[in-house]
Amino acid sequence: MGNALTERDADSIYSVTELANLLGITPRAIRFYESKGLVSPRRAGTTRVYNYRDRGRLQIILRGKRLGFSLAEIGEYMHLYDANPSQSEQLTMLLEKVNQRLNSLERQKSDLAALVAELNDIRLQALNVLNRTHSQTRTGTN
Amino acid sequence: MGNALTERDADSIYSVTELANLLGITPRAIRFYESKGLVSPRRAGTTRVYNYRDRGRLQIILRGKRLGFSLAEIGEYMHLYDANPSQSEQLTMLLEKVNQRLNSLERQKSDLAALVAELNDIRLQALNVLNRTHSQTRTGTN
DNA sequence: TCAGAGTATGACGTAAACGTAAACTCAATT
DNA sequence: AATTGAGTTTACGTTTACGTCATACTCTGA
Repeated sequence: MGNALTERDADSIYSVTELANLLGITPRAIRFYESKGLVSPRRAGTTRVYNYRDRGRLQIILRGKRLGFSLAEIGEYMHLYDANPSQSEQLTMLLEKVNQRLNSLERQKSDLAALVAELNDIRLQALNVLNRTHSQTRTGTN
Repeated sequence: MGNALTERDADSIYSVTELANLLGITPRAIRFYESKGLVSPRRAGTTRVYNYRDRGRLQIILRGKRLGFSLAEIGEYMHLYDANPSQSEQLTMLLEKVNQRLNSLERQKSDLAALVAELNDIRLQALNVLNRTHSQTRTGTN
């Protein structure tokens, strides 16, 4: 019988706008990615028709973006993702980039921690000011 | 007697290029930040002279950048950082933005985990290909 | 048959964050 | 005095990642 849900998913096709809405981006963005060679959907005549694989590619692209990779870098990765993994050279380079991202992420974590601490300080000061304003009416040091 | 090291630090002054080199950025960037109102060093005539506070501000700016904040957003924060925290409204907005960044950072962590996993897969495949090539000479399946 | 919705392909516009070049000032050095 | 080095301002150039028309084709329902 097969899995109806999986089948439906694998068979599902999308127009640009459908897929764009699904992914929370604009059709223009998708076409732009295509112009960069990151996706190449089939065409019904001239109309772009996306399948679940295209959708997956797009999701990978968006994930890459969230990670701070440029479209060019994502392109390199997609190339690797597609082709047979016969050249370990480019793979090594890519793994290196990922390691760099990991490092910058580590840094971000501590950066963010410091920023959050400062913001809490500022918030406390702000709250103190507010308290003092009220205490003039309510009387009380604490 | 005071602390000589601290004193030296608090008394230290820098030119644009000195500070730029110290921070690993270009003088142009620093001037650009100034044009955005993020720093305003003293002037010896027309020449910019930075002190340790300016240095601190710059470091905060750079940290904000690493966190993915735009210069405009950093500007808002610096404004808060400077002035007395009398308006809790803007403070609330800022805290909200920080929370957003925290969320996106959480997402980045999982995104990155997924990417690393995928890359490891690809790497394994590549290594398998290499192994098979060798095994034709060395004989062996594992 | 005709309006309206959807899509396609350029081409130009935009915001952010600087880079780069031009032209000038000023102090120190040769 | 002339050069060198560092710094200044002004202004235009650049890259990335789309947004925004303008124009034209096609398909579908009333």
